Amino acid sequence: MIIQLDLQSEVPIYTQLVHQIIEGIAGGKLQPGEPLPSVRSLASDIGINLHTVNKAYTLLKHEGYIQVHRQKGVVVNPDGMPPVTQEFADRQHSELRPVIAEAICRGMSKDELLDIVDRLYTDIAPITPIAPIAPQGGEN
Amino acid sequence: MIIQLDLQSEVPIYTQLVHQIIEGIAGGKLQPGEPLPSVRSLASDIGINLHTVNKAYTLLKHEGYIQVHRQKGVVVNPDGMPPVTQEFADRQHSELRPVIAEAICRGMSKDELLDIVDRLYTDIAPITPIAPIAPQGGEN
Amino acid sequence: MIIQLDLQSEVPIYTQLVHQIIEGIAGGKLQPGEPLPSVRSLASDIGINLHTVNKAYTLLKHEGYIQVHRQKGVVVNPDGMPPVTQEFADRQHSELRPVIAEAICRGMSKDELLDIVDRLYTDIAPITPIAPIAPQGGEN
Amino acid sequence: MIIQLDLQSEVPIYTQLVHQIIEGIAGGKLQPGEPLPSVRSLASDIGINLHTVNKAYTLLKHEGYIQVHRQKGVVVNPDGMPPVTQEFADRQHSELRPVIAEAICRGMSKDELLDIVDRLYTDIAPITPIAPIAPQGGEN
DNA sequence: GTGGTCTAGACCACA
DNA sequence: GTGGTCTAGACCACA
Repeated sequence: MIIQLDLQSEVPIYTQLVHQIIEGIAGGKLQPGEPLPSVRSLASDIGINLHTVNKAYTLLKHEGYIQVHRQKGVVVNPDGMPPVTQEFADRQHSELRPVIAEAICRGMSKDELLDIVDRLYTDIAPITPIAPIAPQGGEN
Repeated sequence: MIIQLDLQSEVPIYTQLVHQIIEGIAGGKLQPGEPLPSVRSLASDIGINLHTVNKAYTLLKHEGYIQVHRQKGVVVNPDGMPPVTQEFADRQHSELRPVIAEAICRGMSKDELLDIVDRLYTDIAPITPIAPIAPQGGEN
Repeated sequence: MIIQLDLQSEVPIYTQLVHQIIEGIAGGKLQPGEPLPSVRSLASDIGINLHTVNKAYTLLKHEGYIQVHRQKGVVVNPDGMPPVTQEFADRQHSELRPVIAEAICRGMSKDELLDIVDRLYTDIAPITPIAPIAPQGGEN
Repeated sequence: MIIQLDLQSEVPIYTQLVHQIIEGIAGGKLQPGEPLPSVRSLASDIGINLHTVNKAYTLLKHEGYIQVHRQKGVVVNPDGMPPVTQEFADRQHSELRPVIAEAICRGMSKDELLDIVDRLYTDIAPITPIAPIAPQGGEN
């Protein structure tokens, strides 16, 4: 998968990396169980520091998107993705509200906005999404 | 209008302030031409630093949401809101993409997501939005 | 509060720091809302790198023990401590099992072991412990 | 005895192996004098590296849990288990302290904690434990 | 002054 | 070779 970073962006590099990888998973370019490049190789490939990649991987690990095996390296979580928790829903709303409010101010109708979200959704995930793991100790 | 800040949030206070005011405008609680509290009074009201309010107002002015007059003070832009520019659309997409990608990974269907956006839109703007000013130069 | 580190230990410094601070809270030496030293001052005080302190603080923040305010610095979570979640209970058991198994092998009776735990509990928290926050969005 | 490893755990595999074997002894599933599989066969049985098993066995030998003979192979120490030395007690305390401190912070009462330890003890060793060998030199 | 981010470089445990 | 830990040092956003 190709990682596209904007080093001039206000968005921290490790955050961009996190976004790119999540988008890769959402789009099916990265399948559960699929290996990701090692911290060092990815860092040298995209020309950033090892610690920056590490920070991104650590975050993705904590959120349940990837697994880090001490020696085998990093893989997309083979047990599936984290589910929609209440915490996630809350965060999602607080991220969406400012974007929606701005759209409203600038005169974007609800239909226009929904259309944009619709198209972005399809653009990111042209195929059927991966089933998430059950919320708590499910049979998967 | 009541300003709600979360001082523990990772979102900078001035950004939260910007969001709150934009949401106030989007919801019709702040009408074009309506005066906003002075930098000083708002800062003391919500117990934050002058510079923080100043930074928020400066940003809102640059984006066209408010006008700052030497004597008359601060008002919601009476000429209407900034339009949907290409720049805004680009920024909006780059803000929406990570949110949507995460939703997809966690198994949220397009309909579920659209429903959330729909409900947030109505929650923020229960009334008809304000007409934006025409784009300065072309139909865009 | 006095921080005691063993730089020769196999336990990483940041882990020792985490343990020390949690023990300080458990013992009432660090009260909810009480400020902790800044990343930099603590690092220079105990003669370790700023990043090592940062890692400890970040961990404590994620687990809910402390809050990190961007400018005001670090405080023990004024809303109280994280509750006993299922995840915590599981981790606790997996940490206790090897310790208990070893004690059994070496001939320590259940009463002896319980006595040790009892005494350590009292040694760490001679006073009544702090009430934790309610599991999910409670009234606190 | 069945060995259960979690290859995703942060606990090193050799440590998990050590824990499993000690727990097997504590639970009476592995009796003093009883043979353990050879390094090679265990490694291939559970699909891990020879060196990893070797490291675990070496550690167990040094602590006195097992004996490794050139020809007879590996056996649970027929002379009994290592005793409760001062060194062991110290290590045990330093392992228990962080677990107990965390429990206290999260509002677990002493009785609740003792109950957990009690139940884990019985769960690990439903039968009477093996008598350890006498401490080598003094009543300790 | 405070934490956040990023880099460069080193050593170690693990497998 | 892999990730984990630690250091030293720098620049920046925030308040």
